[in-house]
Amino acid sequence: MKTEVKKHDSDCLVAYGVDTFGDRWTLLVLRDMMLYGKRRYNEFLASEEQIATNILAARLKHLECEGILTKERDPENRRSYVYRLTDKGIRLAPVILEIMRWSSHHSKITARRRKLLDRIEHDRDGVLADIRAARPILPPPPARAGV
Amino acid sequence: MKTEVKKHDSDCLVAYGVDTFGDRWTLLVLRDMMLYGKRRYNEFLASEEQIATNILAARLKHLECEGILTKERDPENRRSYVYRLTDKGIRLAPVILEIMRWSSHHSKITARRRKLLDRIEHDRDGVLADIRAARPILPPPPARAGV
DNA sequence: GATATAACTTGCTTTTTACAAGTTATATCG
DNA sequence: CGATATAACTTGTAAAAAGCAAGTTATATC
Repeated sequence: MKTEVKKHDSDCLVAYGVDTFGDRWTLLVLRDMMLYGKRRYNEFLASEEQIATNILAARLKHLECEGILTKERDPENRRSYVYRLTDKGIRLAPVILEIMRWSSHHSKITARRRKLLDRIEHDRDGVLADIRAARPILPPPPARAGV
Repeated sequence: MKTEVKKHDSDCLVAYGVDTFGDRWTLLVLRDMMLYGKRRYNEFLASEEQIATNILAARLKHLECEGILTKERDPENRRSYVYRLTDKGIRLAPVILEIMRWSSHHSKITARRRKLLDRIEHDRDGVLADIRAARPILPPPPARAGV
């Protein structure tokens, strides 16, 4: 990657958002943080969609450059880093919730997701508060074998 | 492109949405339809982001395969086709609106967009009704020179 | 001191995107 | 009616990005 921060030359709001976070892997990293409370590189790697290590590193760096997350050393394990959503990142939660709401009308839903969807409909503010407080709103799915 | 419809093998709702419409050009086509009421191939081509002809054709076919839009001959000009959002496509409007709301906090806004944003805050249902009725909610930006 | 873990980076192959030119069907003009 | 124009693509090729496997660095544990 040459530039970590896009130029945002269009003056369209949708284009700005799409240039900042609108690709598959970026959105899946944001999902991991908001839904599952993931915070570490190897947690993101363990997601079932199988992101490549170099792509993950590039996306994390991009999101950091855009001010959507921060990266700091884990004080308890200095080999590790902790990624956290900034306010700018937390404010993306409604986008993720609306993607989930849309998909819920058009794809199969497991029981554990049904419960979350009901909560999004009836306690949206509570869900948003959980995301803001970095509380997972879904138990993480089982990690892939061999990771 | 080999397959027009993705396999959607993950059971995650975010992944389903992202696989269906989560890339730059697809989201910009949806924006063109929802905000500006664009309906024709050459209208999409004229957008300031400069999509390539083959990519536009591929994205339109993909969206049609996913049931997000329909394609039919224009009865008044049989050289042309009219693309229209299906219900499944119209239901994506909240995702686009939330992207705009997010961007509005983090990028420069022109006066014409300020008005729309205010309307999204205070008359969201009216905005959604306009999109459903295929009424543009913003005057289209000036077309690029030479197109 | 040797092995393990966490977070990457590098090199290379494959896939996707971008750009330019060409094609087909319908419409308009003289 | 033939010539030119328009709308919507398709095709070929070069450039960029993604995907994969292996290697590197810093810290931790045995």
